[in-house]
Amino acid sequence: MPELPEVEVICRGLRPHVVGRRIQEVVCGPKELRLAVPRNALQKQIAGATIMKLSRRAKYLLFDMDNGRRLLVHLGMTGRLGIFPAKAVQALHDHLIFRLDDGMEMRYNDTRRFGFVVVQERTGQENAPLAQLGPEPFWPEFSAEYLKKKAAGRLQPIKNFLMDSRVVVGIGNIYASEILFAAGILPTMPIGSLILDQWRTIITISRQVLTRAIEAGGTTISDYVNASGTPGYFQLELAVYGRAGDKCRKCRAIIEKQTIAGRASYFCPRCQK
DNA sequence: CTGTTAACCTGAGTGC
DNA sequence: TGCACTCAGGTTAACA
Repeated sequence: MPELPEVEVICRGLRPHVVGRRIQEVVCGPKELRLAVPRNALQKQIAGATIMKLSRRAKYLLFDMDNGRRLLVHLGMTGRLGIFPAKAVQALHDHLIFRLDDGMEMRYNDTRRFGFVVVQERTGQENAPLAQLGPEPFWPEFSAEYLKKKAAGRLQPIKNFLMDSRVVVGIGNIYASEILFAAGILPTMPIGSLILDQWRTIITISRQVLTRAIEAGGTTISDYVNASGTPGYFQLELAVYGRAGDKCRKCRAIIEKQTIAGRASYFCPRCQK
């Protein structure tokens, strides 16, 4: 489901509801997520602790507790986190319930169960799975020189490269297509052949597209909603994703769809070279 | 090392 | 209605 903009919107939406709240109890459903649910740690280390800070790194939500622990939540494809009154009827695929000390509950719902949660010690050093992540798109480390060096001599399509979290985090299948359209570069372009100026364009455009998507509340294709259950509206601004056969909004050529590394990719054959 | 495929899982949509 | 099939916002082990 969510890429960087959607996770960021959820993070901002949740923050006022959870920061300063004590988690009184964690209720785990019977099913496992992509990684086994750490029931023991949730009961012993998260229940009873107070959420001091909520932040985002890549597509992870980070709940920093007052007891030195950190709860890490990844939403996978269909994961949702929302705030509900304790008496609200539970939904199908609610897998985790965090009972807060103000009568509200934060519920983790995930139809396909590709998401997962991790409880870890909050140390100065990042532990797995955060340790291997590349820079955020908005960090200065995400530079043209960095990308050029990483890409040197390689034939990988630029779209896969942008979606590789070791290179840069947060860009998934929708925004990879959108960024490359806005940058005027074909998704199949081999990364080794890009020049510094093109990397500069990709960086600038990435930041623009992601920022605009956050402002629009994220992209809702089928079931993404923010923490309050409100959909995003960036899908109205999508230039190519899901628009195969439709006319390019810039040049009226027909948008094409091509599978690259097993993922649907969309582009305008006239605007992108 | 490089790059692609398949797998994890459920539900929605399509065509017959 | 029912059935078979395809596809979906992520990640990663296994493979060539």
